[in-house]
Amino acid sequence: MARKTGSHADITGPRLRAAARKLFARNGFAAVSMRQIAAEVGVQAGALYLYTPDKQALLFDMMREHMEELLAALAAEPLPDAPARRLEAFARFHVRYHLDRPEEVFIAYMELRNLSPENFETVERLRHRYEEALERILRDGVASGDFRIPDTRLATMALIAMLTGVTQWFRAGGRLGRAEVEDIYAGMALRAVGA
Amino acid sequence: MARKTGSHADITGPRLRAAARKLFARNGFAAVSMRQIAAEVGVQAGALYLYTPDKQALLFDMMREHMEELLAALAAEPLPDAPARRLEAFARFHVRYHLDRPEEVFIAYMELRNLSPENFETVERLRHRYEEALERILRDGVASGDFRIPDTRLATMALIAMLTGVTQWFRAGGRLGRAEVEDIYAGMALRAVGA
DNA sequence: TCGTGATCTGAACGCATGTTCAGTTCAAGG
DNA sequence: CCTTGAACTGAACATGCGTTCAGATCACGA
Repeated sequence: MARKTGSHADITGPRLRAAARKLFARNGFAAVSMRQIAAEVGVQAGALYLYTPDKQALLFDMMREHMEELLAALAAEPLPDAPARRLEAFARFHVRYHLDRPEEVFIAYMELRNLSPENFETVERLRHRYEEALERILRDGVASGDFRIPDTRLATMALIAMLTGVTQWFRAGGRLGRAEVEDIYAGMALRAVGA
Repeated sequence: MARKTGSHADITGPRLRAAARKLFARNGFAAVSMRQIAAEVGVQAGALYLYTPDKQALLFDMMREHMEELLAALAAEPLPDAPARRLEAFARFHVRYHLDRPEEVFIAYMELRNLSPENFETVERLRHRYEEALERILRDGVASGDFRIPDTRLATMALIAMLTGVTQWFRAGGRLGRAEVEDIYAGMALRAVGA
């Protein structure tokens, strides 16, 4: 009772990832079973192991890919030279990117402790590279006299926390549109660093 | 083989709560078993049920108490009248209180989805009351012309996310002291709303 | 001195978990 | 038309889960 119609390998693989992402984001990694994921895909649990070595890899691959795509997208983003304009572009990028991928973002921030130590290390390094990109902007702005902040590392963490928080409350179709939200966050970020 | 020396009920109860708090914060509610908690307390799993009806109540009581104590502490905090000074006091209070209780804060923000629907409702109502306290300050500041922000609700969420983020990176004995951190966050919060 | 009851153990309950695997199905290549 | 092998099922494995409970222990009041 397998292989009903046509070949499914190139369909089931992505469907597994999509189902895992949806369920992990909604219920948490530890609270989701392989059988639940399989049911969402429309397959028995055993079949999942043709597409992932284990549950941990499912989580790790998801988080690593998310961080790598985030870094790639940032690298591809055109950033102006002037520190204030560069920070504004970063803030807008961050809000936009995170609003586009609420599930990945939620998982990336909530499931860090469910990674094995080595996998945690890898993801943490990627996250640090992203934070470094923002801190470089802040350091440049301080050096040029555009920003007034006592500590660039603290300001980096504060800004990222503030901007990422948008995913906690924003709902499409709500009172505020995405463009407005992007505007307001960018403005608050600029003022927060004294631009 | 029980009841070795003296009466333990008033000792085991608090120890259970402390162990649960520590383990939930470190590993996540869903990933911690009652047997692990019992081992941390130094007791068999069955004995825990003399002190809590079930695992869910352990989490719920912890979160409810945390939110109630947070609200009580805020109510007890002397807040100046002038909006800018009031916001500064709020920011300082928030940072200080959250740095004092890293485990409770972590749980309160990470384990919401592991609450039963009714319990979630209760905790969410308490959280909303806290957010309301901040938004009232912002509304007052906008009305008086002290703050310049397009949307007080968004600014509330942005500020809380920024301030709460301190628990993610701050480590006692690190480069920055608690007082400095409090200063800098308060300053950033004030500037973010255009004070 | 004895009985009581608070406190805890240790075993059990049914069920769910991640993972493995022998066997089944069937589209496609020769 | 037959063989092959990718794709999947369904059952099983050992282990762990939250929770219950009869019974053991022992400090303390009578």
